[in-house]
Amino acid sequence: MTGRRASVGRAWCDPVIASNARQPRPVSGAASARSRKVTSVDVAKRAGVSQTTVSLVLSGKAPGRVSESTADAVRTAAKELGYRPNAAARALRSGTASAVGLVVRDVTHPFFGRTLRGAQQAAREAGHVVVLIDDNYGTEGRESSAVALAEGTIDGFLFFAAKVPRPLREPGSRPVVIVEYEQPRIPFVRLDSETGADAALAHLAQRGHREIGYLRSKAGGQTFERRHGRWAAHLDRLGINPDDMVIGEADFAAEAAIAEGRRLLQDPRRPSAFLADDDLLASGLIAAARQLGLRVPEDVAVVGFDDLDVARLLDLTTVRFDPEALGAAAFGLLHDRLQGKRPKNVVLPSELVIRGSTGG
Amino acid sequence: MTGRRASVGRAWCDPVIASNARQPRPVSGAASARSRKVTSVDVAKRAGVSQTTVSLVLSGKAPGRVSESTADAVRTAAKELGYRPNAAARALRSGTASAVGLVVRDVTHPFFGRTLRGAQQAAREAGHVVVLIDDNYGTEGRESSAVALAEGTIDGFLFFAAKVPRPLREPGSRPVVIVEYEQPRIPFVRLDSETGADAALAHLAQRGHREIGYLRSKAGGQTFERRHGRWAAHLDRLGINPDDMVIGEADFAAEAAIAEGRRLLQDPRRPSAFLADDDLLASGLIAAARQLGLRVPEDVAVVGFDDLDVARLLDLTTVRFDPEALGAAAFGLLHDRLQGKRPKNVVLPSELVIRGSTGG
DNA sequence: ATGAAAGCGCTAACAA
DNA sequence: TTGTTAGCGCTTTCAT
Repeated sequence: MTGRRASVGRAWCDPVIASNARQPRPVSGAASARSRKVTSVDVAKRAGVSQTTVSLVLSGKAPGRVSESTADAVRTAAKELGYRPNAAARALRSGTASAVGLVVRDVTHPFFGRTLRGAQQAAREAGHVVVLIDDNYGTEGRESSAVALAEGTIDGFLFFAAKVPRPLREPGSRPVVIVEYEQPRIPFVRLDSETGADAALAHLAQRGHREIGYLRSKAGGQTFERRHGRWAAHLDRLGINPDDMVIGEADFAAEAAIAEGRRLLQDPRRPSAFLADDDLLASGLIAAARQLGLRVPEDVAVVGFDDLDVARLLDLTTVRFDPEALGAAAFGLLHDRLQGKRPKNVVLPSELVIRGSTGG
Repeated sequence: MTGRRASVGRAWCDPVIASNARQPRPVSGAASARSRKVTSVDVAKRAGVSQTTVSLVLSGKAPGRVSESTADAVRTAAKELGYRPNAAARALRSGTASAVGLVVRDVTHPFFGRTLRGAQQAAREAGHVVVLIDDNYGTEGRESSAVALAEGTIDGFLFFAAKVPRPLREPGSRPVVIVEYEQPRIPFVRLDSETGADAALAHLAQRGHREIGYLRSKAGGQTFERRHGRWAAHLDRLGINPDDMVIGEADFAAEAAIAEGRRLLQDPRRPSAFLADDDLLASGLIAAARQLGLRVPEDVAVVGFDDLDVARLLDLTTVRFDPEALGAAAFGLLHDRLQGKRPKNVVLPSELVIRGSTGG
């Protein structure tokens, strides 16, 4: 750092500044004790233009309306002053906040994190930010933060497998896109769980498994209904009554999944294979099998969904999806709606990844 | 306060103009039975009170200033009209948005999700929301969304093991609290990794392990330096040069951890035990051991950190922390700062959880 | 190509 | 206890 002192007491209307090429460094750091808030008015004065011009330039609406030299002067002044536009004021005046809310049931689930990242990346490219709301499986009550934020700071919502609360469903409220869920009249993005489940089932059949047990997610949701539905249909086709199969249910915590897995595997009617609503659940099954001294896949084969990291760790056969793409697509739809375009629903494909838990 | 005068000659003293100036009402559509935006003015009219009263009541500042009956009337009117306060306007006027930003390096890591949940819960109790910013290991560049949001919509920041960008470090900018990191002059919350590492090392020693390898996190960070530091000190104490040990490095992806784990385990100098910077890495080591036909813990013992779900799944001995408490504490500090109190740094304890990967 | 003026919806001094 | 008034910092017609 140089010991040079910044000029603080400079008259703000000093005409020399506007036209001069060489301009003093920004008044940053220790030199200026008082750090007043820098507004667009300050920038305007510094650049010798009006507030309007500053606004035009800084929000990218300058081309064709403001001369290049003026625009440059504004940008320079803004940088020198360390100007940061006030988002609240902008939102209030323009009615748009360039922020979307992502409502999830459980921030803790790995699949969600990757979806968020996808959405976040897409949002950033469009100049938006993503506000995260974990509704903790609906625990937050009807008047959740999502609704509270609806006015003013959030332009729209992405609901990830979460129910859309009443207020947000009313006409005139903020646009909503649903991820992994379908509701009439609301645009959605989802995974093609059906085809994925079919592939998994076919794979199991080909490996000689006839009876197949199921470990369901306690959380519920359309996605899981679809997966489970294909499983039931598959068994039906083979003349097996799904209700006679060994089935269980657990939430996404390892402890719960393992406990339920043990119960399932100790059932005397235990089938030679299991399908689980997702990899976390399937992993619980595998961990349980190990605890019980059962060999995978010889004694029991397991297939999950999502291809989470844990699937690689446990050598688990699984139906892979692309969560980043899911998130990006979801933001894309919302962005379309925000721009007045009619969004087109999206269904993303799956891919069966065969690993050791079904014999490789 | 500064007496800065924007417009002169405004007819603020002429009551007539105020009431019948031309009305620039945007003539929208035909029938106005539309669902117009409901403002506090509407509520005021409906309740037969002034806007001030509405504001007072609805922001909980009524007690002692507004009569109960009036307050009730306001609440009723608000509910009937479906009024939702505009957050942007509130933020602009009051200078506070009741929102804090949580900046993380990687939304995808399970530990983070739980921390976020803890922060979120604490924030909600204080009437705040948490905005999530994934800076993707700094990929977002200097001018990240965090900084962009700093003005107006965010009251302060929680940085989770992420560097605090320059603009935010300057005096006068929004308050910041750091999680799992220390920087001069910035309040922080962190885990007592030292004690945890010592306990893990002692446990290993007691089980007869002398030489101990290490699998480090590629991400780096003070937390990991601390863990690694205790390991080095431990070996030093035994007269072993840490640099002679088998050590590796991987990022948090399972694939990378497994690959590096295989490399480590195939090293002819392979020690009887390994410590890993976190459970994800430790899990990679265990998965690698299985792939190579090595028995855990007979051929190789492993200890991780965090007690993630995967630790239960793989029966991994680990140093447990409480991420929810971490998040809650972090929000607590920030909240203190926001209220002008001087926050007290927090260090949270650890607990060694002994499982099968070290012989149970 | 640029500027003046008018608010967005709310809160907070200050009056009454 | 309640109302009046003046903006917060920005964008946006509408003039020029």
